[in-house]
Amino acid sequence: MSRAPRAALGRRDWGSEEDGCSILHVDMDAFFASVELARRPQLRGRPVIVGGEERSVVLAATYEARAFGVHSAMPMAVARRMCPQAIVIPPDMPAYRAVSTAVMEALAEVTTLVEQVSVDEAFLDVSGARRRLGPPTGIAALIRERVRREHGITCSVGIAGTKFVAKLASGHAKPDGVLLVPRAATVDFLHNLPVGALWGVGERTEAALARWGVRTVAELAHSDVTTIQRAVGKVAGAHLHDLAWGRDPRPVEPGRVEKSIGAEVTFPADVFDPAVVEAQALTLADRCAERLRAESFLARTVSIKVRTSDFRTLTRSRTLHTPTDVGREIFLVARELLAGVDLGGLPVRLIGVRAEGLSPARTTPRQPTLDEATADDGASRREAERAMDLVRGRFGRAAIVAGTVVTSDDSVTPRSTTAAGFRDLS
DNA sequence: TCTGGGGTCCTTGTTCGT
DNA sequence: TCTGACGAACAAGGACCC
Repeated sequence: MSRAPRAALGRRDWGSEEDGCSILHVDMDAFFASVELARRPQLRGRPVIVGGEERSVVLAATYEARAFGVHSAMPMAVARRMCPQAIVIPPDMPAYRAVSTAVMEALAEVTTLVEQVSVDEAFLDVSGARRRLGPPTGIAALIRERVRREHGITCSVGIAGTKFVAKLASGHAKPDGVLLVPRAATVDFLHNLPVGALWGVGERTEAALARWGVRTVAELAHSDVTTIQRAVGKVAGAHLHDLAWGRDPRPVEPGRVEKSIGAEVTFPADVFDPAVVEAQALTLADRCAERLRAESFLARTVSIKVRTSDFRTLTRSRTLHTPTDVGREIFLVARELLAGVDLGGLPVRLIGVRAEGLSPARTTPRQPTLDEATADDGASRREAERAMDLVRGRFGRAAIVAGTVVTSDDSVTPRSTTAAGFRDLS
């Protein structure tokens, strides 16, 4: 699902010398859409878009839909106009996560050096697997064959000496291909590309570089590093200059640790009523806390994100005296932060809650909350929420919802502002 | 045209303790 | 007691990724 622009020149054969090329980047092709096609083979060959209703964007599109100009991150309204005959399928994240987990397990059988970058892509360092499985191109073929056989989807593989070149290579190999970029060809390969192809160069950075006359990787490489730093900042400038010469010492890092856990939602229609926004914040805080507990983390900082109807995004955060995994504590901080935001009289489009500064619950000292310290029967808030986790684990998320989001007809729409806790619907 | 939801990282400015 | 320098931590926002 990479959005990096590709130059046609990158597609050509760059040679077959595999020495020093032990980094593989495995990237599923149109992942969400491919999973849907594997489940519904009758849709093969037709334009299919995975995305939500109004006010959402395209999450994935088959190559048939892409032929009409549809691409990921495009507003659904625009995508529907460009390709009215497209079959639109709502996303099924649990199904995609399940396939992703299975694919990652298969990759782990190739080497323990697997770094999952997102739900549909991973880096592998296969230097230790060559004796057992053969050269990197052979390993790539094994992986692609297994993914196709076991999941009915295709993936593309980039092979290079560094992570970022391997990633660019997989993008050029799409769909359903392999591209090897030998070490000796790396600079030639890179210098054919526009700067936007580089990892970390988005729309803004591309525009900033263009103001200094830098439009291609070759121009970037041959520019003075201080010029690039002036355009995009000290750290990013030096980093991009290195990348332009193929210098990227970052190793494949298995087992990356999460740094924050969050949830956000865009309202179907902009909301004026602060009570409705607060009620949604309660649901989101609850979701964050549930995940914190599931992954045995405590969070030290709570941040909120508010997007107003003019698409302005405001964030506020606060660091707690003691880390928490309790939904109500997160909500109370989020509510205070919300109260301090000046919306300029505009309605709210999106509200998000995020838990940051994560640390392992087992090793993080934690003071008891007020209700824990004063509870006569030992029934703390945390224990209550843990009990709710168990019920949800057994009967599904809808079994228990925040009390403030339950209406008389049991639909889950925001209702009042209180943080009064939760109502058991089971 | 009309822009999701999940994240990470960097920059800049402020606050606070030494 | 006051003041300035400095670094760390925090807060806010921006840019980027998939």
